[in-house]
Amino acid sequence: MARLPEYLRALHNLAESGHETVSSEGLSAAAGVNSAKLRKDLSHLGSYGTRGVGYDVALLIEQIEFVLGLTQRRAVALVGVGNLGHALAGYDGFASRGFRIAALLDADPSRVGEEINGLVVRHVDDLPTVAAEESLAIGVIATPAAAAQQVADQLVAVGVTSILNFAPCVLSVPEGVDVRKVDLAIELQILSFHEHRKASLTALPATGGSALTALPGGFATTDTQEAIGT
Amino acid sequence: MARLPEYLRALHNLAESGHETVSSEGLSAAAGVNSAKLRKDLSHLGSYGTRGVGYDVALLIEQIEFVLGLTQRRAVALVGVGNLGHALAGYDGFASRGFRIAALLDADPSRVGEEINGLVVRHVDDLPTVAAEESLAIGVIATPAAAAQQVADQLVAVGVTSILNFAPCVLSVPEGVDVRKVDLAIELQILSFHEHRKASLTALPATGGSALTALPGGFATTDTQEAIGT
DNA sequence: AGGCGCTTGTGAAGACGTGCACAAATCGCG
DNA sequence: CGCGATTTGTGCACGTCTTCACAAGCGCCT
Ligand SMILES: NC(=O)c1ccc[n+]([C@@H]2O[C@H](COP(=O)([O-])OP(=O)(O)OC[C@H]3O[C@@H](n4cnc5c(N)ncnc54)[C@H](O)[C@@H]3O)[C@@H](O)[C@H]2O)c1
Ligand SMILES: NC(=O)c1ccc[n+]([C@@H]2O[C@H](COP(=O)([O-])OP(=O)(O)OC[C@H]3O[C@@H](n4cnc5c(N)ncnc54)[C@H](O)[C@@H]3O)[C@@H](O)[C@H]2O)c1
Repeated sequence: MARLPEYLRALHNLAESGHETVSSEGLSAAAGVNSAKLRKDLSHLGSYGTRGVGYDVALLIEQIEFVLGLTQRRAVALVGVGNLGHALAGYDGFASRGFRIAALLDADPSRVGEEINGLVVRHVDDLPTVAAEESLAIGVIATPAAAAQQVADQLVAVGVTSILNFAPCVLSVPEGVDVRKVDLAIELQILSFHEHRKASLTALPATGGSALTALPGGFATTDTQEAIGT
Repeated sequence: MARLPEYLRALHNLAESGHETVSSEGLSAAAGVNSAKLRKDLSHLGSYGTRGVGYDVALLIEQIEFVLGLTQRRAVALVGVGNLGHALAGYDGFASRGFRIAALLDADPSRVGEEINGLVVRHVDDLPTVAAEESLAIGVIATPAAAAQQVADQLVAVGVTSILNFAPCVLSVPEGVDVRKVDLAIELQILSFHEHRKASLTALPATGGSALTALPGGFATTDTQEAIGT
């Protein structure tokens, strides 16, 4: 499930604050999900809690990390060291969550040789050499959309089977290669949609509402996080 | 639906390349989804295509932009001008997709006053003043996780009802406020999970496989993009 | 004008995810 | 040792999303 990483983060927080066991209720609150859902997820992965007590935090962390394949630290290749690439290269949140940036690559000759966070930017054509040095598990694409497909092909060619794509475009890859996309503009547009919906709901009941303004309204967006708290 | 922005991007690409009409088949390929799903989505929003021909690209763009509430350019406040915040502030992809970064805010006095992309960084405590100057629609949080909740509260206090959160933590907000989260580490962990699954699938059939290695495998991750093309 | 090919819109079936509610299990305490 | 409090694991029902398949509609060509 896609919620496992969320649980993992919550568990790490709990472990740091000294908890040894957690109830499904407590953990679900920390992760922002329904407690029944969490129990089903956890049971689904075969993990055992003890009834009347809860889950052993350390054991559960170990279990989830195993299922996520985080027992080995995976090597990440970052292609496109521009605006966004710089921020990613300097981010310490990857190292602390089981990943290691193994290489920075760019096509711009003026960027090659630059050192960021102790890593030297290499030319993207050196990718085969880099891949030979160590086994790359994941490729991150932070190039303009126009170059993304070509970079993806290069990554696949050297044996990368998982790609995280920041460029706003659809990549076509052979079967067996997984692609996940992060598009900030899409996130903003979804929020914009909610704004628009909220505005219509408060405005319409007063006015009659034109035919055009009468949008269905009953739309479902894959909610990342719904309203919680008071 | 959360797919509308994806359609919109594909439509803009098609419009630039001179197409006047698109079939559901063509558009679905460009957006990377099933054609039946696309037709249902489009019909769901009341938009009319003409049978035997397809959809009018310009009209459809207009329709979707209306539903998403992009007819008005929305003002975005970016809080936390650090590593990631810099990249976001310098990104031109927001402006071209209907958004306008209206303010850059940070708590660090040494950052206040800095100019990025023609915008001056202001102190986060000036938020009420900024909100008074122009109506903020969306707040983006790019601060460390420890500060995120406090910033969210400040944003809500000045009337922001949509928040995009980059900090790896769960925000608690009053009802009526929408929160979307982007967590890169989670994306990487999901890819890691797929790597692990793929590795198990190719290794297991040969060896007997220990009890621990026998993970269910039939997991479902909310697929951003599945394998397409040959 | 009529037929033919193409494309949309949608009904229905199936898969899937979600949440309730409760039985089974475990611990602590008298 | 037994009982109650507590918490897990799960059967079940419900709503949603997905996909197939096909009828209805439109334009074009003859
Ligand atoms: N900056 C942001 O905040 C932001 C936000 C969302 C999405 N994005 C997307 O991320 C991508 C990168 O954005 P950016 O702002 O960093 O752009 P950028 O122009 O600053 O950086 C792009 C980098 O990619 C390199 N590059 C170009 N072609 C290449 C190739 N074939 N192989 C290797 N490297 C190549 C360039 O030399 C450059 O260094 C874009 O697709 C953008 O739409 C950026
Ligand atoms: N850099 C990345 O690539 C990246 C990737 C994924 C997630 N993130 C997350 O994004 C967030 C920011 O990352 P970063 O690398 O830019 O960190 P950073 O430390 O470089 O920047 C954080 C900024 O927030 C400011 N800040 C701190 N407290 C504040 C407050 N109360 N109000 C306003 N501003 C405040 C700081 O002054 C600083 O400028 C973090 O939560 C991080 O986990 C970053």
